[in-house]
Amino acid sequence: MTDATTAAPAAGNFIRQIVVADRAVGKHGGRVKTRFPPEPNGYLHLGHAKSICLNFGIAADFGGRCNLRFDDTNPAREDVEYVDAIQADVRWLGFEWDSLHHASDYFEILYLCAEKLIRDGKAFVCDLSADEVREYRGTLTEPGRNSPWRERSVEENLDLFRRMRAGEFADGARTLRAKIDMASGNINLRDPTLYRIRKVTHQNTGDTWPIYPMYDYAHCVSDAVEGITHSLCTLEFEDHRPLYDWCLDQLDLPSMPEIVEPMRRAGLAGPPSRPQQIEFARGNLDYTVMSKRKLMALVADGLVDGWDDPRMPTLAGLRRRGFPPAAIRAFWERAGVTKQNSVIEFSVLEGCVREVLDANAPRRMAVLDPLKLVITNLGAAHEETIEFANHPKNPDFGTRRVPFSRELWIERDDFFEVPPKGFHRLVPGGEVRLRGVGIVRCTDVARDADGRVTEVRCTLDADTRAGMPGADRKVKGTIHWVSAKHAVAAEVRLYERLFTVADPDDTSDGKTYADHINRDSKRVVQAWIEPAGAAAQREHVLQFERLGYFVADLADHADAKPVFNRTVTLRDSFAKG
RNA sequence: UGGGGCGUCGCCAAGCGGUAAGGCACCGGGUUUUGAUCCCGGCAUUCGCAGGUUCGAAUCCUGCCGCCCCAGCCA
Repeated sequence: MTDATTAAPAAGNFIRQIVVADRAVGKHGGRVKTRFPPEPNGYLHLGHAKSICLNFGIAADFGGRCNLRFDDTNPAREDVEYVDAIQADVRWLGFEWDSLHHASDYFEILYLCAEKLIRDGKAFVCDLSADEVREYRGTLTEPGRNSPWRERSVEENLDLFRRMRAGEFADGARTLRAKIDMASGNINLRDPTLYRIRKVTHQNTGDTWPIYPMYDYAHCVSDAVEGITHSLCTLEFEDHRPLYDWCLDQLDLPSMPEIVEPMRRAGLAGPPSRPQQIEFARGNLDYTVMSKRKLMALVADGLVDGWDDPRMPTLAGLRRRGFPPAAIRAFWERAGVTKQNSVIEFSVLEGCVREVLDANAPRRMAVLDPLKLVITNLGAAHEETIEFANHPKNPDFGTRRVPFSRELWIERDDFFEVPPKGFHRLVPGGEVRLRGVGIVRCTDVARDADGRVTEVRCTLDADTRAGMPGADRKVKGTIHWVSAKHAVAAEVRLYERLFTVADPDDTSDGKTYADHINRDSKRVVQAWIEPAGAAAQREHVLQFERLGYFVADLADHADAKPVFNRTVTLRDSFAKG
């Protein structure tokens, strides 16, 4: 976190205000500890980045620490593939965790805590089937009914729960449930399930456990044993907060000497905390989808080229697209943190990307849609190199020499025989400046059998060359070019938004997100780039002048065969008209 | 019809009883050998609506209206 863009002053969102107030009254001894708790069942996306920036950011702002914790309580859908990818993504975003844990590291502690709840008459083993539990639960407007197994004796509950752990019962045969209130208006309090039987191999604990704790129970205890002070999560867990608090209040971890040793073995040093859950709104972006399910489907259905497809809002995708981590951090800083559901316009993200890239990307020239331009008043063998600044405002970027000769490639749409209104580039008989060279006048064009222009012929005004008295002469336009003889062929992938509508999740018109896929979101062209552009290192972003920012692909780029992905175009106030 | 949240400019978002920050977008103008960058200016007499309290309300009270979440042995 050293980039200037993210050193921005910490805007006071409501969570920071809560932390400030807590510290003011000496809560947690003024200490701040947060955690980022992903479930390892998919790749991280832009939405997760908000949580990462918030959790790591709050900790950093108050001299605290932030842990990375894998919320791996459901082995049926989790995989090590994801735990490795998630760590790489968090680091790429620019954060380093204080310590790394798995909720599964606490299975022993969780088990001991469950026995305590049973001993205290706060939990019972229920023999109802999943369907029966649903029937007993009631509805949103009608209270539920007590399970017929709710009044089992402590001894029987303890015996049954131990046998559940021993693997004596079949999957789904029994559950451990909290004994709270089947008539509560909050459905999460209607005797929620704490443990279920699942004889599934766990990616971290193997076959050690036939029973697995539920999220609500595991999460609050995990927070407490890790010494978390502020447990930040999204809005949909607001209803779960009473259960979060209930568990911790019933357990009273500091009064459980039997968990000290298991905690030590799990690599936990300090005493348990009494964490506070605070909910904030997820961040949504327009023209994309952010749910794991839909992202998964895009990959599975072959609508994109994988999890790291540059069109995906996954961190791996944004990385491959060339979005700098600093831009993503700045984006979430700008978006803010509140409890209001919101959809942020894509232009805000693009603005952040352009801002950091404008300051950090060396300039190069490349032509994506080539049209031959011949300077007829130069000798056929004419060849020279011209010195160019690598950055218009920052001399620290140095200079480079660009080969120049009689035949160049220019952008096809920088020449029009019948120009659109307001056009000020090359037209027959007109003048334009060739970037770094001088002013050229179009004298003639060559055409193919269909009448299509194949070549533009010009004369170069020698008096406008660098160092000459006419070099400052004003012309309406400046265009970029590349020497045809020296240019290097490159593959350039042009990406646009993946969806054609702002809200692909909206199904009110009877269509689904899959119906709104932008079929032209990826275009591959063969381009010509100056030699210094081809020499880029993988993952380095360059600005191809007048076109946009392009990143040397992290997997496919090579000096001999350059491959660039367009990160974002430059703002174009002319194209708007 | 139960419970929990949220409603300030097109999109985000400050504001916490003293008379509407900021960003993005947009519209003008200036600089410019990238129609980029940069710079300057414009952009809510009004805070979902209606009452009330107050010298004074986006901020307090009451009542409406709208939107989001919850009935996994998912997280």
